[in-house]
Amino acid sequence: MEHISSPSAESQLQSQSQSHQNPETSAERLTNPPHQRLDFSKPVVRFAPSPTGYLHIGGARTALFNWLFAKHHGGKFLLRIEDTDRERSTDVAINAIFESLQWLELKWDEEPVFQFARATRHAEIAQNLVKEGKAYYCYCSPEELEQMRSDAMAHGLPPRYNRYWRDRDPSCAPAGVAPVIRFKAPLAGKTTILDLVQGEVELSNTQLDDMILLRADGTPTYMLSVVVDDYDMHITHIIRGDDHLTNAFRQHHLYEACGWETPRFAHIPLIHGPDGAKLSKRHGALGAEQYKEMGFLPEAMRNYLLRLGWAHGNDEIISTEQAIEWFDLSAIGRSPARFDTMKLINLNGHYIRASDNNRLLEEIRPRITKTLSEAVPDQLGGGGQAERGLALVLRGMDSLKERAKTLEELAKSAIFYVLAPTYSASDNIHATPEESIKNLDFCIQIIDGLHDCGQISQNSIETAVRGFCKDNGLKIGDFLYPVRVALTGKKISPSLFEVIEILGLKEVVARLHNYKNFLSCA
RNA sequence: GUUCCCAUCGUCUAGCGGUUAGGACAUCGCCCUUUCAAGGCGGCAACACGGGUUCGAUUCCCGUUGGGAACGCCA
Repeated sequence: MEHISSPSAESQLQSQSQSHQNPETSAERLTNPPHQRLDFSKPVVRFAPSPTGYLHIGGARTALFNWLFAKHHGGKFLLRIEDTDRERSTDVAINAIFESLQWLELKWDEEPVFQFARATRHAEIAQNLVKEGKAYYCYCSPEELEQMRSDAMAHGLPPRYNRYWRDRDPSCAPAGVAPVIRFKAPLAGKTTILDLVQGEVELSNTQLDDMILLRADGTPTYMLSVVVDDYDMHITHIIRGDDHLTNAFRQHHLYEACGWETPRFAHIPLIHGPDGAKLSKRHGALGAEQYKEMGFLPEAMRNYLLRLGWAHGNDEIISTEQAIEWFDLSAIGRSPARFDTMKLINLNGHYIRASDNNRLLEEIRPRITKTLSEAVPDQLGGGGQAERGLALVLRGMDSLKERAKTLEELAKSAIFYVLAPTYSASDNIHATPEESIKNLDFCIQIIDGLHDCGQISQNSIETAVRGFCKDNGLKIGDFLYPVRVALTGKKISPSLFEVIEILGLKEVVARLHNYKNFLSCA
């Protein structure tokens, strides 16, 4: 077939690609020499997002799978920014991708490749293909193409270019029209791809059209750029979203036309929203950095994403080390999975509980200092207050982290150690103000008693309170209810005995009085 | 419209011809308990449908239905 190059064409092309590596082209930045054969035992994979928006959850999983695959096999994980769409690519998006990957702790090897910087290299390949008769100039206007597509649809055919210029003499070209370069896709036969996830997938070549390689303005399209870059980067395994499956057939023919070995493909199923439809903003399809903001831990995110479409028996909690050891493409399912926030939250709670207290403190420090500065914006020496409070948070962390599902929750639940609570009338729902005030007075008495004895441990506080309640026939829960609100400003908190010990008797008594005053005025 | 892919509890999944169809999240109940969590115990809950193949199909094949994806001078 015409599109399959002869060995001589192959070596010719490769020597050309070598000779074109002058300092002007970014191909030079890829120091790898042209290669004859791919070494699949030493995988080189890449994550290749287009910087047109944040890194969404599906992209994050693709990156994770690539990373795990590389780590498992001791290969390389490269990053390539596919910024050939100059209209939509932004620096903001590029930074978002970097930051998200860094947050997820998916470190890439080598310098990231920026695809657009390699445009001249891509264009050269397209020109070579024309010279070799494997590609051709097409002068059709967008309007004509649109017409062709609707015509094809009307005849029950796939909407495609009708190859008008494929075998036409270039001398027929209309004047003043800048042509595109189109690839001569095979007209008959079928192509089979052995996908590492999807298995053997067969597609009739009649389904393929003559894709555009080079735009009228001379810039390369995605289809050309990926193939050339993957070749130049020595990519052995292309692990990407299922939506690229049909592209694999097109790209395979391009590889063959160039005389290059086709890498292995692994197309992983897409992630869907809770309703089964494509994940969209409507479902809260957020960027990875937004999950960071909400207070998810990267290891929780990795664990969750890993289990979406991949399983290792009944294992649910899987450390990254374990994931690297176990990960294999063959265990990836072929059906799309729905994104389940509840499971992510549950996993996050697990990883928070398992986290080191000092680490958690650092994670919530910015959230707490922000809240503090908002509450007391012009307070001098606020830094001191923050540090003292943070020290208390650390002491209470064991109990705090047991209750938090996210870092945001953790920070909110810890804030009372740093900042005296403000009260609202709705907090006092279970008792009349009089009853609450009575209890607060009792509590102050108990604390005073403890203070006199110098006994302020959690245990001694508990003993004293329990004794008091027993002697007075009070239910401890009822008794403590207003105390909890007084001390924490919340109806939910860690054990009050612990809170009292950590807060210190002086601060406790002050807060009890504050709340008493508040109730009296109400 | 054409092509490709998919189909086990509500969700993520285990299963790879013979299982009381397992686990996790969610949910419900009980225990623990100063609140809330965490933890423990238990409950509810699935092989989409129809044909084959087979002694035997959740498992293999075909079809139906239902989802999804692709079909750009986007990537």
